[in-house]
Amino acid sequence: MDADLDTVFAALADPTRRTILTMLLEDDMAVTDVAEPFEMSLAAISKHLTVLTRAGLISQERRGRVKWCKLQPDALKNASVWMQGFGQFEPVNLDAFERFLQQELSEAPYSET
Amino acid sequence: MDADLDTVFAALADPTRRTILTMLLEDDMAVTDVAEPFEMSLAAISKHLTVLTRAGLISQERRGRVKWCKLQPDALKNASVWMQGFGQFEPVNLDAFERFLQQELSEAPYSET
DNA sequence: CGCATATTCAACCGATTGGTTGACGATTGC
DNA sequence: GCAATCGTCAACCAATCGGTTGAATATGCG
Repeated sequence: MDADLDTVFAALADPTRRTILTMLLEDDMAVTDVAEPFEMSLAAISKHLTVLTRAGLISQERRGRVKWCKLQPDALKNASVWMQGFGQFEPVNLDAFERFLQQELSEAPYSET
Repeated sequence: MDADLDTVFAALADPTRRTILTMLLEDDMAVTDVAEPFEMSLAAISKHLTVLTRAGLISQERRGRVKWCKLQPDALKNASVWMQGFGQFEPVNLDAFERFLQQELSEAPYSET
């Protein structure tokens, strides 16, 4: 039915891809630069970027031999709206965000998984 | 860690599971009743329900021989909050979001424990 | 007790996922 | 022109996913 939600949620279900999205919040990046901090091949990152592109979460524009990746946060809207259908929390809740930050940050950054 | 986000987003990436969640918005349901409208085996639905349970999106309580499924929408909070961070990265709370970014990025492999 | 109901388990299947490597096409710069 | 850089493609691999079927385990009921 809603293949859109399928692909968006599936794209978000991978930590590497979520990290890439947060990296792109800072600025647009070339594929090679996106790949740099990760301990995996460029080809693997390239695949992740196609997944994100197909989900509409980023766009890729080639300029010369460099392909620039740009965040497209609007793609999250449908998914966000879908989740808000469950109505147990306010649509835009910065307080919840702050609490989430506290919780995230209070966890040991380097604890073994 | 956000293995939480992994499992929640992965659970949401399936249309059958999303439909089940919306069904449970109406009311708690027994496993058999959840399965009834779907054109797949009860065992398949049972598996979907375990996925949802492991993601914390529902809880299952056995009463007699019937296992009741109950929506747990709070599990969506972290995921929703994570997504909303992308929707509004211009507002005042950029500081908090920056700290969130640091946390996320510090989980990239190059920080190897 | 004996049978129906409710649900899960176990084994299996094909498709997809996330990763690798090596070759390849395009583009840039000396 | 040629070599280096950027990125993808193709083939492969192991693991996971979403589904099936059939047997197994509780539990409730007459």
